[in-house]
Amino acid sequence: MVREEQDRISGVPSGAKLMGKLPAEGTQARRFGKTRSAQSSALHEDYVELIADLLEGEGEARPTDIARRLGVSHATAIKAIARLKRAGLATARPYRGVFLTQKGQALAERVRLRHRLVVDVLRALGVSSEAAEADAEGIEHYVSEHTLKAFAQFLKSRQ
Amino acid sequence: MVREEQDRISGVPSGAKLMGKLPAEGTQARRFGKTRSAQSSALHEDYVELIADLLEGEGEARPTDIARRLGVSHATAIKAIARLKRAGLATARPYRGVFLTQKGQALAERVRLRHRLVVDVLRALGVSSEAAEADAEGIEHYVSEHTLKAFAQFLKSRQ
DNA sequence: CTCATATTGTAGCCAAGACTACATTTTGAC
DNA sequence: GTCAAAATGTAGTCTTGGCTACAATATGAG
Repeated sequence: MVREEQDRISGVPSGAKLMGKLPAEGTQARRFGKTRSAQSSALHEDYVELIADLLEGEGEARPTDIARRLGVSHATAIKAIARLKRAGLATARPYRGVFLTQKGQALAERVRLRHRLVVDVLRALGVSSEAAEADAEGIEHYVSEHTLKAFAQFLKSRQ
Repeated sequence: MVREEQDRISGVPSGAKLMGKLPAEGTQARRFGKTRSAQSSALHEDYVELIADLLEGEGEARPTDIARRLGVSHATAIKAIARLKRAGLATARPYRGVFLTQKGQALAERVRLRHRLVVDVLRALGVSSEAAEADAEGIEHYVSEHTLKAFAQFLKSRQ
């Protein structure tokens, strides 16, 4: 399921390995493939974003808090944190909380920016704050750089 | 992973089973939970949409074509089709192609409408057609009814 | 009609992400 | 300083969604 570590927001083009095997055809397959690969990073992004939030707000990010905030069992959170560590995004020592590596911090920053942008655009389109926040959580992982730029432009254009 | 069959577009409120177990807290957990559950339907939606396309365009939807269009091995496609059948969205007899049930057709219709709406909004925001199509493929699965309405409204408002 | 080829189906493997159940630390009240 | 409770960690299980490899069935060229 994880054939590509990062995508889109992380700046890595990727999408090549998967498509290399199955030439598929034209554009559609490539498009779907990209969509799929984005899903693997989506979880990482959510966790990294939340950890950054917790570190900033509470000063520490504990597995239990992470689990509660994500609506997931603590065991699940801990496993996810292990994956984050494997991906070089976080560090964690037993009973000592989770921290972000530089790479993790950079990702968190990009994710946060993107999240804000998506929410702002949704709101500008007339979506309520609550729905905007909720939907952005899912949408943001699939917004390409190109679209992100268009969003920024759009927001700027309307004062 | 599949605790809820459908969501959002299908009109089923849901989101209750997951959240029932873990009271979690306030809104964020619920939000993330909803995002997660949407992912299970995303694949179903993609397949159903594609099958509808093939049936309409080619008159039949064969597993190999489906696999090629999705950039996936035929075995994977066949397994997915089995899940579709289990979910009551499709029917398929060996060597006889795939068809949609009424439920599947209804889903396909909703998905198609939503897809078009998302693409149109992206384009209206200045995203190129190609990027709009590509990003919509991922985004569309996370757009709530509410946001969908706002999108329609927005498009109508600008003539 | 036969047989090679293409399509379809099956089986078995893997990692991710989720869970429950149980074990181990830490921490805080006393 | 002890010890119960909370937090953490570990183990084992499940489904999804992916793959490869192999088996079975259709199809079409000859």
